[in-house]
Amino acid sequence: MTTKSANARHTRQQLIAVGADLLCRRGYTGFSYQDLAHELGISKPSVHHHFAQKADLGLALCDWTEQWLRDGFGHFDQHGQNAPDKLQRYLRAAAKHTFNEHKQCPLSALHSDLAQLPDAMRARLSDLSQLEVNWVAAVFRQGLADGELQAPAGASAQELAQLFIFACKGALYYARLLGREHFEQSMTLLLQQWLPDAQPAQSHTPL
Amino acid sequence: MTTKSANARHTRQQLIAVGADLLCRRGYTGFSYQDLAHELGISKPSVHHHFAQKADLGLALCDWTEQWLRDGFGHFDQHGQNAPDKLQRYLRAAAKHTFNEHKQCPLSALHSDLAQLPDAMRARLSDLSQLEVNWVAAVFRQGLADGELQAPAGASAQELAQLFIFACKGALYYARLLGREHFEQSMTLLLQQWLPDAQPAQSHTPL
DNA sequence: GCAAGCCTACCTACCAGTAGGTAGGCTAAT
DNA sequence: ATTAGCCTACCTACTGGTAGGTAGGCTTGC
Repeated sequence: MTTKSANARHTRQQLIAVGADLLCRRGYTGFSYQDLAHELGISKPSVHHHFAQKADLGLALCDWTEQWLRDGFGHFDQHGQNAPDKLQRYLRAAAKHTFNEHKQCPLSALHSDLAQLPDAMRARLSDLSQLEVNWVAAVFRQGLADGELQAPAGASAQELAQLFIFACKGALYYARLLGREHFEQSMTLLLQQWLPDAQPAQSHTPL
Repeated sequence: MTTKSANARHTRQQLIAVGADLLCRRGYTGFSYQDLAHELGISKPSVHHHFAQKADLGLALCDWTEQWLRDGFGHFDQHGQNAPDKLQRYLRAAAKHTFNEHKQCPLSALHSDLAQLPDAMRARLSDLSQLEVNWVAAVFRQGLADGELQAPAGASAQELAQLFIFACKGALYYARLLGREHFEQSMTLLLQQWLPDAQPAQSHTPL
């Protein structure tokens, strides 16, 4: 029943799954082939059999991350009622990942280890970051078109998206130490300014 | 002239200086006693003579970071004309550090390696993060009092400061790969909303 | 039907290099 | 004489990676 090749596919997938988990918990340089081997109950050279070099596994983890992103975005697109709701779902997922599961998102984990990443992975990470920006930008574009979101004069959906993501990732970094409420406070404040019923500045009326 | 103890103080200071540089370039786990020894032209055990364990050096680097922060803040306080100018100087310094010198700020570097940090360093990093938040919060408090900055209704200086810092740090992470302009765009957009002459939302008049 | 040959997945044993860290000795300033 | 600062030599544990071999399934030719 369990043929050798089926087992192999299984092992390879398990390596990616465990690798992704370790990546999110300890970063790219924070886990070793030893760790993977131990986790799967196989030998270190057997890990090399599936991924000759760690960079090969790293690239596979980038592929995994791309799928992880696409799945997440698909889910938010499908269940989110409107743009603000999609962003809220994105933030809730990020918070759950960070504070309940005590993991970083794979993108942040890779950004953390940027200096030790092989060139191929850096290029891939750049693309993945852009992929994330693009999805958030599309949500903002939709929100602006629907009137569910409101931009400061002259700000593009792309710019809003980047600020949103950067603030989110930075807040997650710091909130791991400072506490979850710091993340929630900051992101609420940021989004609040872009909601139509927001009061953008106290006792100030624009021209 | 160069007495042994003077030389020693010098070596210790050099270790901290080089350690701080390596910390900002490669992170806490990204440099070794070997690297420090090589850089100073001494042996690895001699480094241990000054800092018995790496965690001891790590704590010393936290002290160095605190001084680095206080010096920076002092400089911005002294030369900044008003609150927005102080924030701009903070951002310019951060950009220079990241894009010209290709370093992370020591706080971000430590946050990146959070999972591998000894407990004592984590506690220290938490305090340092709070120190930075407090300074930025003070600048916002001043700006709000002077009318140079304008907060969304209900937002405290503390909250604005945290969002400002988190966005800045997150933007720096991403802009290392995506390009400096992404950092500048995002932070300009964020600050612009809090300047008195800002047009907070296109064709929208608050009640 | 069956065996030869190949393939995949795994193994043990090992490599050079590096991590953080230690023991003990020499030298020179106090 | 003591001690601070440095040294050589060494330790254990672990890094990514390799050499060489084995077990067993798959395919092919006879």
